[in-house]
Amino acid sequence: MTSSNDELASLFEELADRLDAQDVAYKPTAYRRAAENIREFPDTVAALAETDGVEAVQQIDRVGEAIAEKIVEYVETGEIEELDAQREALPVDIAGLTSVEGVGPKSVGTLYSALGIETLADLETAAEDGQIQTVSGFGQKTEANILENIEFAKRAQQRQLLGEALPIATDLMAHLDGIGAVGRCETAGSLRRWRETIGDVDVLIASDEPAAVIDAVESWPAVESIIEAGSQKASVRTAGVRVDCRVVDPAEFGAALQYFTGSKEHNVQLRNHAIDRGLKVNEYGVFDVSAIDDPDDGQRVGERIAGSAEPDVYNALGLSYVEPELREGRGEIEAAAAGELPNLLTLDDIRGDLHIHTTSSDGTESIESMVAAATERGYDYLSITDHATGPGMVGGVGLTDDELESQLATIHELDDDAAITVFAGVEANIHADGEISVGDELLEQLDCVVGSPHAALDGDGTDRLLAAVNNPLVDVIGHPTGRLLGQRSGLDIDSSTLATAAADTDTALEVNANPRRLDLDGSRVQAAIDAGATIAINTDAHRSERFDYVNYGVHTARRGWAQSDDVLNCQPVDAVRAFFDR
DNA sequence: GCCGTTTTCGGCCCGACTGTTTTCAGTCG
Repeated sequence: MTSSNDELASLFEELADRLDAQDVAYKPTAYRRAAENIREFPDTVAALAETDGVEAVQQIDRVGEAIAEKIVEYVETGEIEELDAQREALPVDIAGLTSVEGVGPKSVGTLYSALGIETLADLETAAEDGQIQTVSGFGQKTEANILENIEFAKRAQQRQLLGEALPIATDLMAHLDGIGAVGRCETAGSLRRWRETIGDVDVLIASDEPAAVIDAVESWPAVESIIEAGSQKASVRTAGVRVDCRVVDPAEFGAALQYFTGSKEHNVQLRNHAIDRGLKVNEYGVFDVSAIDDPDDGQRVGERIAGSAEPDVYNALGLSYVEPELREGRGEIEAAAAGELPNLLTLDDIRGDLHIHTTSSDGTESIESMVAAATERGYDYLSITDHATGPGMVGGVGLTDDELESQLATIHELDDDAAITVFAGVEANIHADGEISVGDELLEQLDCVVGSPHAALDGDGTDRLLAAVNNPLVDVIGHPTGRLLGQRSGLDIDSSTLATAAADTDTALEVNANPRRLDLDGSRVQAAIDAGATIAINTDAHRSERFDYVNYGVHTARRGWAQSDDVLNCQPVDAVRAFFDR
């Protein structure tokens, strides 16, 4: 059993923290950057290491020889010698301790040396006993903060789902909207980039009266506690999430929005791009520092050439505007410099939904009701894809082949009367061996066959999904990895291999728009498109209001550089029908 | 440890806030 990218990435993050604790310079950053790229890599890194060795792993951005060798070492032996040595040198639960707000690797190192603190429990006891404030560099305030923040850390807060964080941000912005001092107000950070999970909510506010805005943030009814509140930023907690608010000068709003949207890697690359051109980018603007002796002498040094509008920041650097979803340091700066950024699809490009459920299986509305709602949305077509019975279908949910055949007749009748095209389909189970849970004779009669994995969702699923892709009766692979965010990681799949086969067989790979899934994710979409595969963006709606989830799917596909041409359900109905028939 | 229209060695983004300091280190984003 190969280890997941997430597991590998965590090992290198741990190593980074441990080196950081010992004041080692630069290596921690190198390990963290590599870890990030390992986590986002669309194929299984451990499998790559196992079959193709050190050199193949080095194709991952920011992974050089040393890290590649450690990956191979871990895959072969289950251990990384360097990490084991570091664990021995500093025998502490570094992930647990640094999960406390305000406690970083350096503090962990200091507290271990001074007090022998190894675990969260040790930290709590020491704080309660007043031991922390006796350590040089720590005081009463720090000790009190640790005690308070430890409670929050113990709740093992994970990253929040995008679908949960977005409503929180919307609520805050509605609250601020009624405040006179508040000008423009936008989300920033990973929320604006539509990452599937969010570390914290970032909100940016333009105002000439920052103090009034900070007050307004503090008076937001949802606030549970205030982490910090200065003259230009305030951080609060609500519903287990940290919300960071920053107030900026309206003339600098665009630069600040660019800066706080990130990602970190994107901004590093953007800054380097600027430095190469005698320019300086920071949260206050783009400055021409070519005639300045010391570009680092102050925040607003040189002649400001952009600042109030975000697109100007990019244009001033000779780049076309980079959409937030693309800002992950995956080649977008080079593409923007060359004028080769994709023309990303938008919500308006979506013409139908190819994967939804009704009361015939586990949905809550009738076929007629779902069709009416799709018509109301302005869609041109809708695929009815109720579950077929099979493993993974809890409580006997799902239609037998006989029931599907009778539903098929109903759908055809409805299609004749409906204003939009109604495709007859099914969501069939892809068994662990790749077999499909519905008979071939029936599949042949259906317009749209979605095959999805529903059980045995661990280990490598590449061969299983390849079997389904190569089945000529399967049109769409639904939620390919089967992941549930924050609950299960799902199947490991080699996205490029799968996508190449999908392109060859005219099988679409789904971006399941349910915010608990978002499966495929952005980097896998990008790998799929690079391999020439077609994407489908489906909501998997079990009631009509869930059609709204399509927005999450669209933005996830945009993170994968998708254009409308890449997406099956951005095409007119005849093209979709032709795709099903191929 | 990584990386290269400045380079295979010498750099590595930048700033706010806090708490502990008395000029700065650590943390965070």
